[in-house]
Amino acid sequence: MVILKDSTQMANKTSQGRKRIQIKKIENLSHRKVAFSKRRVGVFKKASELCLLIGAKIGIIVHSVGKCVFAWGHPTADSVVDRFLSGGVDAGRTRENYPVTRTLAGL
Amino acid sequence: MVILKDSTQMANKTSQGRKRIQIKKIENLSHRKVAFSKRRVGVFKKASELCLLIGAKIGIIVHSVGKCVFAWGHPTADSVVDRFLSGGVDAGRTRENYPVTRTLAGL
DNA sequence: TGCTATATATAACT
DNA sequence: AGTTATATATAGCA
Repeated sequence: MVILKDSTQMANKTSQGRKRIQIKKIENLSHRKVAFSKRRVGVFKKASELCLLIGAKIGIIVHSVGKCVFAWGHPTADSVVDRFLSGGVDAGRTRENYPVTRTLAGL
Repeated sequence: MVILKDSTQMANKTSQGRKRIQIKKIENLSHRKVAFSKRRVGVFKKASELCLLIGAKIGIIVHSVGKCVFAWGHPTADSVVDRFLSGGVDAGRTRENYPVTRTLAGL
């Protein structure tokens, strides 16, 4: 297939859009924060799709370097990760189908 | 931006490549199996990247409908999911950096 | 946070 | 399992 891009518009652009990056720790803090937010959503979304397409159950624990713990799961974060959180931390419930992210205190 | 696709080549193709799909359970078993395999790898890869880029710790439990349980984690599946598997199932260790998928018996 | 150009993931075929 | 055409995810900016 041949793809032609309008050269007049391409020309005067310092290069917008996504660039390739190395998969190694992002040193710049603010960059890292942004990437974390975006990619966390991305992973959860992918997991969500996997659940719905296959009918599997998934639990994900993202243990950020700070102290926040994001948990996601289907049907609920608990049902899959329950025993994981048996320490006594309130796990909360995520909604069915498109579960929401929960921020858990402590841990 | 303007994108022009060569019509002569586009024409005689019954339509290869990826099609858009609905995010709902795939009824066809074999299709579902292959989608499961591919997407499971995809999710784990995304998670892996998130770990490396941000330096976070992640644990994922994929509870397929059958009886297989796939676990993935960084630094190790255990370190994050340890208590989750406290039931006595051998969790095994995943390798550093690019952890491998482990199939756990039971559960 | 929202936008845009691209890098990636992946559905349909082989 | 490997290929190809596209749908998606997202890096760099505003």
